[in-house]
Amino acid sequence: MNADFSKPYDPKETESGIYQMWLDSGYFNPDNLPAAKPHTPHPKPYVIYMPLPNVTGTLHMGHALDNTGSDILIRYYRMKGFRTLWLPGTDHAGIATQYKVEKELRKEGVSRFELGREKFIERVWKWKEEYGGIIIDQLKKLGASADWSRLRFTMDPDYAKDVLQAFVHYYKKDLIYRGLRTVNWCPRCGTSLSELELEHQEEKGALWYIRYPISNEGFQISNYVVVATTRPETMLGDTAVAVNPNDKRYAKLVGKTVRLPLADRTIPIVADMKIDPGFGTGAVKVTPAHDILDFEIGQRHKLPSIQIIDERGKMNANAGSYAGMKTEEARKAIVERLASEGLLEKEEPYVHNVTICYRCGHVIEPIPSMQWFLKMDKLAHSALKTVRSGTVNIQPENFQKIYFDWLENIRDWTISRQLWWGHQLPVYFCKQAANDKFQVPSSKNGNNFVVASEKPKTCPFCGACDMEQSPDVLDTWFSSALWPFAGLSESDRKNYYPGNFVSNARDILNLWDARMIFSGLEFMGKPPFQNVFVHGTILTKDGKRMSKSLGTGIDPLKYIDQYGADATRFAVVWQANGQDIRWDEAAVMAGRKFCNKIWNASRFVLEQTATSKFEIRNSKLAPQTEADKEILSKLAETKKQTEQYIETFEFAKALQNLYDFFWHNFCDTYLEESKKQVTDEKMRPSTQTILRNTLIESLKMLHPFMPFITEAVYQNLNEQSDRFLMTTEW
RNA sequence: GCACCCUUAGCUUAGUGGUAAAGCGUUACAUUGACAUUGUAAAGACCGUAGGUUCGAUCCCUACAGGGUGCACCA
Repeated sequence: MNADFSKPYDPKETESGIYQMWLDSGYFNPDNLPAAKPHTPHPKPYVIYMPLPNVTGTLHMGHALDNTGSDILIRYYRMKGFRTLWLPGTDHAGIATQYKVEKELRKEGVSRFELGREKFIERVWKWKEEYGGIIIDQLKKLGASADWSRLRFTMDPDYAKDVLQAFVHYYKKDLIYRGLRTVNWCPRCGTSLSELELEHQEEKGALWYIRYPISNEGFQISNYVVVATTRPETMLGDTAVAVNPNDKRYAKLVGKTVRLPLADRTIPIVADMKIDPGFGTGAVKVTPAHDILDFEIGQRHKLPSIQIIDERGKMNANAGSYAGMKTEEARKAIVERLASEGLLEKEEPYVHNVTICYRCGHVIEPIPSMQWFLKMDKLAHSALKTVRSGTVNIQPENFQKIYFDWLENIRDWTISRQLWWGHQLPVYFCKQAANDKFQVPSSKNGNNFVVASEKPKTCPFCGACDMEQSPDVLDTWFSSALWPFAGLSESDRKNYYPGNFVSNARDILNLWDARMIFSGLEFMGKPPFQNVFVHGTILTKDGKRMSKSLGTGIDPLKYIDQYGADATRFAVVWQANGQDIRWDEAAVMAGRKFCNKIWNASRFVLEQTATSKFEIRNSKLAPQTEADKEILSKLAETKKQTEQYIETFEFAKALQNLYDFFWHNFCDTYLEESKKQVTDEKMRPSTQTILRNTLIESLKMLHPFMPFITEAVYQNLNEQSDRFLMTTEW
């Protein structure tokens, strides 16, 4: 492969050819790397598990940042002689993918229910085959040197087997249970969500003050408790009024009862520490069925739970005359009714946060639902311990606090989802006793289901029926939490687990990193990596979040296409210090200019040291002038600094330092000086040697950051020892 | 509401207990000699505001303002 030095550097002409050459070499696969180089008699592995991109995804700036950082490390350690594995994969991304295919169906005027589960899943697979590889191709364009021969998908048969086994394992250890709980429910997606899948949005609403008559004191106008609420429609499901035990205003009322307006029921007044006496009237209506906090209060006080809203977000039969209404309609009707009965004390405008689904943006409706939970206390404890002890290191350090906060206050993880696309639970129900599947909690002893990684041949309950698998699927994060080992074959686990490093944005620190850590500890006995690196978020130049829907997104592929992958990588790394990055396009231009500088300097060195004038093999580094000495000492210093910066993940510093060395010390100073030196017969050979040596060393150091151009130049230098710069000894 | 982070040249950001760097931009000059995707030089910052510690603070402490993030949601 020969690049044309007579023209300015053209990444388009070069990059795809170079990448193909690397692919053909097979060196992305560590098993193909030369087994024992002289400097590493027993090469150690260096492993990174790629943060799984969603199959629905296309490359965005966040990926570019994650993966450029990982590729720098992988390429660096590969040149250092390590057996480097960068394990790539894609995530089936339950909700995201299902939502996407459903949208496609909607355009055709079909719903997934009309299609049926089996056909729908077929359709998703088809979609995956067609579009699921896009992001992989895009990562290749970026120059990612991952081992594509090991590419995994989280729904691959082997992977799925591990996922189901993990479920069975937890269940046998009594860490998984099934229960009827008030959970966060998205009426549009039709599924439960975990607390980490929620977002909050400010909304202008109202606070209604409602009078609840104290039941045993007759219905006189002064004898009532006033509760404040933003959701009056849920009062039909109230089963108590709660006050703070230290609140003197209500001390005498605790233990008494009130008559619940609009519903012919009497409910108790209970005392609970969670109630803030300073808010509203200090008295709160308690609706265990439709509020997570109220559910917990209900548990503490053994209150019944009355569901009045169904999974589509409509009032159900328990709501009496309001049944069938949407919650907003019911709210309006109920407020009007209360007002007409003189039970509405006042209404004030109020801005509060509503909880929305992180995927579709629909308002979350907490409803009681039969779900599966993973007990978190022990697992969280192990994940805490491994970071506290320094076995796993989270950088920058202040993110440790976020990690600790979450794990210390953790709730059990709702792992079941009412979706079709995903790993179906390895739970099999007896058909005879299956009527209670969604409504009645089953204890482990008196249950009507079996947890097993394969369907039992005969039903252990009735001995006759063909057992029916639970329709629920697992939370996607349950399966991606297993990625560091489920992505590896049995034999690979011996060589390539645990890994060394993971890099991602802060939003998945708990969602994913924490869960990979405790899963690794649970199933492999060791955490999956030593270093978690949380990088900044790339924002627009004026500090706004990048988002497709807002039109503020910036496509890294646009830059790769226009200015080359190296220039794009340069820009990403150049700006990536610990803080969030206000993306400045000028950095890409700077990267492109730097590429050109490398290109032209290389041409110069090549011309100066063409074999007709110069025999490299016979020359030794023999500095003769001050300039010679200075460039060689600066080179040695730069090399040391580069190693240090890369190994501490300070990529921006490493690159800036290299940039400064190459441009100013090498090009501006030494190259200019060398022009004079080569005119002197005595100095020519040593000058040529130093030129060539410094260039090659620079190319090596720059290679992890800008792999394409450095490899292209190296190929033109016709070095003899290694075929590729990529595998040249550092 | 609680916690954490940020605020440095026109823009995007480094950085240090002794008044500050880089990229882009600007200005002047040079140069077709690897590279005009160039070189040399210059201008440009009271380092968010107000206090405090210190011989001395942009860097440490406190408060405030603006921006951001995490957690909790207050019903």
